[in-house]
Amino acid sequence: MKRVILVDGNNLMFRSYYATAYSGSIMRNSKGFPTNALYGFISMINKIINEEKPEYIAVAFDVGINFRKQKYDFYKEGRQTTPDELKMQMPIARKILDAMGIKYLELEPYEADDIIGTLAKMADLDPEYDATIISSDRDLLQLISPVVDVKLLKQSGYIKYNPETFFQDYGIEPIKIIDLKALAGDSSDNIPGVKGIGEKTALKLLQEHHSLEGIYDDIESIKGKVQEKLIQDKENAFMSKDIATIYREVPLNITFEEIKYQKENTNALIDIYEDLEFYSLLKNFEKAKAVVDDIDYQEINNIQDIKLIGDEVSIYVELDNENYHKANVIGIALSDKENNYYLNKELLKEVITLIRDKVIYTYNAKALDIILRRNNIEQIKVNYDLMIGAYLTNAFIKDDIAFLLHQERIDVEFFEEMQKNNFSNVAKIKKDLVLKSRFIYDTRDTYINELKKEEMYELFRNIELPLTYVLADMEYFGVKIDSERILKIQEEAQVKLDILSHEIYNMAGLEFNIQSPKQLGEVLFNRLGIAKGKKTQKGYKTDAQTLQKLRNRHPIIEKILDYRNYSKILSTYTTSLENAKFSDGKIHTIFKQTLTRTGRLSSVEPNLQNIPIRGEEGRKVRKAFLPTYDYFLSIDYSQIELRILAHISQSPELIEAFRRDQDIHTKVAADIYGVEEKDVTKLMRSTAKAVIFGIVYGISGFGLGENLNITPKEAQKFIEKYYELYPGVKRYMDNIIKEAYDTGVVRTLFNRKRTIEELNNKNYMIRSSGERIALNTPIQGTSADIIKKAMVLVYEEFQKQNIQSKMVLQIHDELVIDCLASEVDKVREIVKNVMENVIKLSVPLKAGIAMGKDLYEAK
DNA sequence: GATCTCACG
DNA sequence: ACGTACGTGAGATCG
Repeated sequence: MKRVILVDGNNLMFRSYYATAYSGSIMRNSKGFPTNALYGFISMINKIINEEKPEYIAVAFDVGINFRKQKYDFYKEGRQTTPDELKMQMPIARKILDAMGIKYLELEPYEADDIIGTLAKMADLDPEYDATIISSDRDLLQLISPVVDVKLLKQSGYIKYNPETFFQDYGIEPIKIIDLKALAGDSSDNIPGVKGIGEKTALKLLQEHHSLEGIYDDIESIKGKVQEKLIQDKENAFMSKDIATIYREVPLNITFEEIKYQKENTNALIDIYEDLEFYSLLKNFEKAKAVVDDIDYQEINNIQDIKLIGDEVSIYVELDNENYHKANVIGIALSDKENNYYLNKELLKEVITLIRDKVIYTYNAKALDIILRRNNIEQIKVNYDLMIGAYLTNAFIKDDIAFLLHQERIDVEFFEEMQKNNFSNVAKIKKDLVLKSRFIYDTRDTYINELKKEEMYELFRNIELPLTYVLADMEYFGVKIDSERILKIQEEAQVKLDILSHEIYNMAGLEFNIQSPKQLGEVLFNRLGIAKGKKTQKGYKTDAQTLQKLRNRHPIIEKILDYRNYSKILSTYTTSLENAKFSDGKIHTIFKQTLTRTGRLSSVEPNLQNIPIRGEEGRKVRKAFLPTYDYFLSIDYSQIELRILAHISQSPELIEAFRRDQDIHTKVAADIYGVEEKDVTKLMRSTAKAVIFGIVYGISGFGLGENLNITPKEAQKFIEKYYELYPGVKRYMDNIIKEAYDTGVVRTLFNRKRTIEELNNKNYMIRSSGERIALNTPIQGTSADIIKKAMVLVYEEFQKQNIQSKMVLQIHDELVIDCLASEVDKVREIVKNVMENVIKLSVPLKAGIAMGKDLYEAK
């Protein structure tokens, strides 16, 4: 005897959903997708599999409009419409069943009940099969037969009904459930039945008269009120019977063989569970985890042995250091449509020659470009960089392609591990490299399609990919460092520090480590009894902002601030810079193109985007940065973020101010304080500036107050005044936040996308932070897009006009050019022109130029 | 390795 | 009542 399990999928999903939804907040994954029904659903299915060990199993779902509804408008009327949060989970349930190897069935215009009824009937007719139905819906009890039983789910556990147990409980035959409904109705399905007759009366009537027809045939024998009610609602009764009858002839055209329980697709299931973040369920898979850790490839010693198929080829070059300016090649992997090759590092030049005219895919084209330059190999242009594609689509990467492969359960070593093992696991490394080049090749279309779907293909193709080569050129050219100057600054700082530390020790009455916030806090606030400020996790806050406020409490504060200033210069901007110098006397930073969440670049080893400028002492460090040619030209955007805010908010007041080329801070100050622009004081202007900055960041009254050293209340007034004066800005803020909540993402003008998970967080703080991110990212990100595009255009224009001067630095809204004296005029014109005309906004873009013999002067 | 501090836009 | 401005990198301390 073969047994078939028939599951009411809809019923299971609804039950699971409402089991937890009543509590108000339902379970979601970090993307905010509701998961509560699915969790319960999966648990139930797993339980069924464990208990029933089915050979045949099918799960039935409702789909579309059902015929009962078509026939009887009132059917299931008044029932709460299915919540969106449950609807969203329905398709996933089907995917899960697919992955589990369980057949699901659905067919419009039938309901899950009808499908189950049809299959149960097949079991009734086929002597080889028995069936068990699983649901909490009592309607299905009508399907009970000698070979069909029902597991009726209860709040906990279930009751198993076969013809005998059913009769014991109800005193009628299972099929009479229909007649029962015809009489008693069913409020949940809005089946009317006979008004005034409940289940008790109905059962009694059926026990005597066997069926609805029997009752009406014998209506005369029924007494009193009941008879009256029956006669009154006769039509409803028969109609109800019709509705309650499960249709058992659904044209499924299916055999039991087709619902045979299959082997689960563990990887697919793991993917789904990971997406849903069902970590407890994932635990069960740890051992079963099927991983890809093998691949066919050919190890090449002679380049002639490579026969490439087709025009496309992917190349992956492994380096022994993340800093490709000093790294050595470990090995090379190559894949085409069909074949994979591993080549040792000696073959780099030959393989590049071999693929030069192909359509080349890689991961981290910038690193490859630098490696080729360093090895005197003619450069190539890649057509596709997975690193950039993954970054734009918000994939989790850390420069290490291994993160992407692991997501697809391909077991390669992370770079960190490889490095820790000193790249000694040669066999594994070779195979991993090949897996990586294969991966680059195989996922290319997926990423390209995703970029197109998200309307980021232009951004990818026309900005980010060409920018990679611009950045490579900047990095490779580098910035010259004047070591003598560095040494001088270092010595001066050291002298100051020696004096300051002695003064501080004297005032404190003991020697201590001034650089230790813990010890410093102890000295200042306990030993010297200076008014205590805010606490950090471990002690008192001793940062500059806090100390600034205590300046007049004790002369030691001034000394500490001085000490900090010089100590920062010494540790970060002298010794470290000198250490970062290469043998060519230059610094070669790495501009990280795939790191920030807004689209900005970042600069590391060393960071050349935070060289001091605000403080005079620190600023002197800039004297140590020299042009390789003759001058540094610095061209920076004026107020680019505010101009972008004016453009995207379409605030008429802001647009007007920029079109008139007004000093925006002075204008806002005049507006806020209600004075003439000529009467705006320095303090008024700087206050306005702080307010404007705050607005772009989504500030609170408290934050602004803290910043301006005024009360939160006063600060709040400034903010409100600002909103009043610039209602367009306020409107933008409200709209973008709403949009972010609705869609979960924000975009820049160039369509760069950022998903904001924070908006789904239960924690108010984190959610608020998400709102500020939503507010700021389109502004900061658009600014990043604009300067990136300008960089690409400047680079192209330099090439076109055969200009030797080099872009060397980008500091978010500023480009620094290392300029030949003979090219100064041309370069000024090109860069300014490109920067100001790179995109047409509602307000003009404005770029300012400075020039000097070193970075100190060029400002 | 987390924390604090500070450099930049 | 909560805790308080966006985006970065890096050095020093301390457990």
